[in-house]
Amino acid sequence: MSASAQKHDVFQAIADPTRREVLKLLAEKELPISEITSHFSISRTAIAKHLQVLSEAELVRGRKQGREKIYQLQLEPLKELKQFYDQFWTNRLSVLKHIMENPGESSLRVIESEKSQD
Amino acid sequence: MSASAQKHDVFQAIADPTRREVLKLLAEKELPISEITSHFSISRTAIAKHLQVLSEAELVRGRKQGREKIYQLQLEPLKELKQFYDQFWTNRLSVLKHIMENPGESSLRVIESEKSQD
DNA sequence: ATTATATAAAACCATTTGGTTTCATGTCAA
DNA sequence: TTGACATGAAACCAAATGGTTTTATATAAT
Repeated sequence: MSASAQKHDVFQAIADPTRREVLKLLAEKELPISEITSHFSISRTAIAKHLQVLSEAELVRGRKQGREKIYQLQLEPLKELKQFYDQFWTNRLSVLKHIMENPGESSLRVIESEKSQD
Repeated sequence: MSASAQKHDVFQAIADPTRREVLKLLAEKELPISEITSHFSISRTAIAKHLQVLSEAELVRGRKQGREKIYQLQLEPLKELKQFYDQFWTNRLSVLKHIMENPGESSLRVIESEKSQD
């Protein structure tokens, strides 16, 4: 169910630092474009475009209320990110190798918290 | 420690699907450029450039051996990805809200496996 | 009815990106 | 020492990206 090849996927969407910031903002609470803009030093139009990209990736959803458009964070697509991460940082050979080659690093903690997955 | 603002960070590096594929390949085992190239339909030069980007993001490391350059996956930077993910998908208000608004979804499992973090 | 607000849409622009092709260089094998 | 192989480097190109400014439209507020 779902998926489909939209023009912008999650990976591209979060590639831009401004976009990541916007997401952080929206994690606190939903906001209208103008208010989001006030947190940055670029034009409202630029922010609106970023929101479009995020929207295509379904990381945000915008509903129009009165004259303003309020954007809301959508967490769902972030799971794809986790999947990607897990593909590497789970009980894989690459991880074991990594540990062997990087003694005394904080890797183990990460693995501990990950291995209760599937 | 580490960090520093390199030209390419992890987020940008993994934004490209080809680059993600390359990482997957290298997760199996280290490979020379030519061999990596053989898995794609684009030129060797193009792949070499992708490897440069990945290298700048420190997601791979290349050592020269004889006439070939062998690339190896580096898992470390992927942690930044996890951090980003956790920022949203951890016991945050946004997550609770998400669950309320999306009943009967697989969200809970994700949270279960995440909450043993810090 | 008029004005101010909030966004939408379009045109434009410089830079970056993801490719290519071509030429140069180092290394292995015969 | 002469090819063949693996990569490096440079020049070039079209399309995408991240911005801008300008113009239009809908909704509030006075």
